[in-house]
Amino acid sequence: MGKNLYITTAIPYVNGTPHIGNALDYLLADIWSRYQKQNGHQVRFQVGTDEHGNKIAAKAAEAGIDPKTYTDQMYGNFQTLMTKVGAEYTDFVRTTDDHHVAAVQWIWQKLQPYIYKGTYEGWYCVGHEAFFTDKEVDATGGVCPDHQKPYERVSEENYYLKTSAFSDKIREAIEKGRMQIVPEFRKKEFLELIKDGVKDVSISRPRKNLSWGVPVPNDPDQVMYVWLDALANYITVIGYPDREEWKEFWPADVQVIGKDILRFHAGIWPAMLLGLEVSLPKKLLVHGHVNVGNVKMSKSIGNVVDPNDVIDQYGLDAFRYFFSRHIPTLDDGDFTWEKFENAYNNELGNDLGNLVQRVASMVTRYQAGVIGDAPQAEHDMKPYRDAMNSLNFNVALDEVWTTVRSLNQYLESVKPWEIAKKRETDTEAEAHLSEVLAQAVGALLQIGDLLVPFMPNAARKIQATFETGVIAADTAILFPKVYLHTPDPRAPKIAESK
RNA sequence: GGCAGCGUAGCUCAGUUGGUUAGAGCGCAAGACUCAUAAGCUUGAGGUCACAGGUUCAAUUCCUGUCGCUGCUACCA
Repeated sequence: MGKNLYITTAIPYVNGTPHIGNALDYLLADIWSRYQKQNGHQVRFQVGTDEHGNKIAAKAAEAGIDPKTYTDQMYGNFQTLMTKVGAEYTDFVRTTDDHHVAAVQWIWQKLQPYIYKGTYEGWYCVGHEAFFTDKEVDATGGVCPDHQKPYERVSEENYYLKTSAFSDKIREAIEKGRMQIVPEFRKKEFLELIKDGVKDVSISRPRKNLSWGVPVPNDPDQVMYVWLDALANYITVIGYPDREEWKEFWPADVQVIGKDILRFHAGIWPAMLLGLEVSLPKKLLVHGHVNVGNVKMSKSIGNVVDPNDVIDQYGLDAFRYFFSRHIPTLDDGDFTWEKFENAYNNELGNDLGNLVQRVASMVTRYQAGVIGDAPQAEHDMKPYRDAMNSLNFNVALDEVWTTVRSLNQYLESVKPWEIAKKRETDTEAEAHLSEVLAQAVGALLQIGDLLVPFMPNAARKIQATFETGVIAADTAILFPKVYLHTPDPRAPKIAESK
């Protein structure tokens, strides 16, 4: 009954340290993956690293080692982050994997009808051994700041992929929703961008300028350029072209990417697939960027937030919670430590954690931990499901919090603690109390279910506490308060002198 | 410059096909309560829905213009 589903994430360039954007990729994909698994589907979940290119080669040379040895040392940083954000990925691809390299070469040959040799012309810096864009050249007044030499106009031969041949098909696929781009405004932006057609892209470099990459078949002088190599990973990792199993999971249901790489995934990637006569992915989920205090994160400003720090200080669930609820899934979001801590203490600690605690406490106190019977609590979960299915994870969590709030309100309205007092005089109070508390437990179990995709640990904890019918002895509280970035209201007030 | 979008309570934002007193969360103030993580609940203050016109019996909601802001993209060869 369950379907085979496939979700992918962008593979980061391994040169550098993982950042919050990578974490967001993994998190969003993982939420979707867990949600689908919860609903009985089989999910393949791809992650990986992009390991070719000049920058890698240069770094390796600097360190006096060969590029592969260098990437062997580097890719683990990303794997660590994936694991740390709780991503239950099933497939890890490195673009230096033998199978990937062979598959990409196979792809190259299959794309032959759409590959032609052309001339690339651009601004070249001899010192960098690399080309620079017009924009960069302008910004520096035509002189390379690192080498104090003017850029030269140089042309070189390389291969091009005739992506333009697929312009109409791509446009149509996007317009008709065969390849959906979410959110809608990204789709419009992209359609506007290609209204005059998709431009052919250069897909190789002369070996003398790019040593570290996949060799072009039958042309020892040329090496493949990044995008063809990197984009192909989405299918090579599940076995394309030689292992038939890839057909059981492709086309991908969702491909998670950041807004900065939409053009490659909505332009070049579909062209490659069309050229290979392989189906297009069903959906591209384009997320935004995370700002800090409404300022772009950048190393030069020094406001970079390391996801590892957040997880270390507040735990995995808190990280996942904040970045899925308070960073809009489909748009830019804003992070500050203060916002984070407020959300943690108020929403996770007070609203949810305390709610679990108060219900567990009452059952323990009034009924020796035994949970009674009650009709299955069934809130209307359609808004939640609609939000999940449309990839608005933040909206889905809003819905969960509405039910958290209403359970708190329910408790205030029936006042179990007052019913408990009446038990000595009122013979029906015992049964009434039992039913009320059972109802509350039922609601909590449902909340636990809804949280499974978002906060695996908390969800498990809630289930473990209540599902056996007897409150578990384990009394560790959920989301204890943390005051690292905001004042602790519990602290004794310091006399305010003037 | 082009395209898209936004400007609603102190802050972050919802407002479905135009229709009685414009909503939520946070923050703030007050209150009642005590099962609970100094938690939870209730109530309240606070908005000429950017501005100016227009269409309409009726506009936050449609149209035009102005101002301000954001995103994508280009050009200045």
